Amino acid sequence: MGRPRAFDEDEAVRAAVGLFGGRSYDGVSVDDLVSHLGVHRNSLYKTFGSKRGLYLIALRRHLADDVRPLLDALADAPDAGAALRLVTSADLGLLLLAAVERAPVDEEVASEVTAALAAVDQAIAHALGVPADLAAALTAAALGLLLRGNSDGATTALIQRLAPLT
Amino acid sequence: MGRPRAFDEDEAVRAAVGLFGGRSYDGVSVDDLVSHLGVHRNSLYKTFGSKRGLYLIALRRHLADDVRPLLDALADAPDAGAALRLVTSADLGLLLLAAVERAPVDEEVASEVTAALAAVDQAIAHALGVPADLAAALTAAALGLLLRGNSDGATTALIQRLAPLT
DNA sequence: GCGATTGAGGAACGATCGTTCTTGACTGAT
DNA sequence: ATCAGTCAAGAACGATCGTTCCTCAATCGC
Repeated sequence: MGRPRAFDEDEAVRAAVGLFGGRSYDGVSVDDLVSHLGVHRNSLYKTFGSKRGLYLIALRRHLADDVRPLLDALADAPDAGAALRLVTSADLGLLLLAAVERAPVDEEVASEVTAALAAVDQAIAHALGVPADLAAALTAAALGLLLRGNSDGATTALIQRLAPLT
Repeated sequence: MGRPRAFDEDEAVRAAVGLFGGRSYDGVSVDDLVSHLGVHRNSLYKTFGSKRGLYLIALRRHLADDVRPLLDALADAPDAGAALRLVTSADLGLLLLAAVERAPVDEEVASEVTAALAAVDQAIAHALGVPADLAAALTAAALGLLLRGNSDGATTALIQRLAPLT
């Protein structure tokens, strides 16, 4: 019963992922969210509780939609180069921003980010049969390449200089 | 002539580097700056022009105080491992935050960040005698390790897996 | 039809944002 | 001693922040 919603909750959350992935948390206002999500102020608070609540939901959605498929793809990575290419070609904007900007001041964000990066580490370690330390370093290197704009030349150069891992 | 200043401008800028290096630009309020810098509101605007002006000054100071010495040290790096250790042990908090959070929305910040990272690339390329692409990849990898907290094990593991570069 | 319930729409809240104004204290030169 | 000039101190500005309230529209079971 009641009036039906005029917005799609999934679409709204995905739009929030896009917004929060492009600017800092404090750089996205509730007005921005209202005008880009197609959700009215009242419905936004009724549905997501608060701006921070929506951010956490968007972050988890980003992990489910963008990181989880990456984990599955990494399971079949034949070597470190393939793993690096998979990570650097993924859309991890919100995760990167959350790790650098939000995790230090929001421990719930920090635990989500830590868990997600650990999952990437583990996927790489398992697929390549390398120690956890090296897997973590490969994840870190991929994140660094992502943050620098992921120039293909740099990624290729690094891969060629990595000693064979399997 | 005139009343002498009750604050040290250098100290104030360095305190601003610390603040902006720990939280996002929008996460640091002018009130925060006033209370942590020992500079009064009026003097802050008289001396630095605006919050953004102070941010840019702090960023440039960060580059002069923390990145420039790194460039000098990199000139003597004997191999890729040494270069990675130099970058990952530098204090690059503000540069990292500026690159991820501020550069996308402030082109003056973007050009400072791009120039600084290019300088690191060049220092590595020159010291190790490697192509620019690979130097950029090493810089990126170091930034990734920094953003993940720079666990020593991961850095060591990555260094051991890099093929000899010189 | 008729209440009950839920969302849309928009005004409005107090708090905080970056910035500016006003006033008075302190200084060097006349 | 006085004047011009600079800074400290803090109130105050309009704008925007995240959030809530109030009213109306739309859909349900009856």
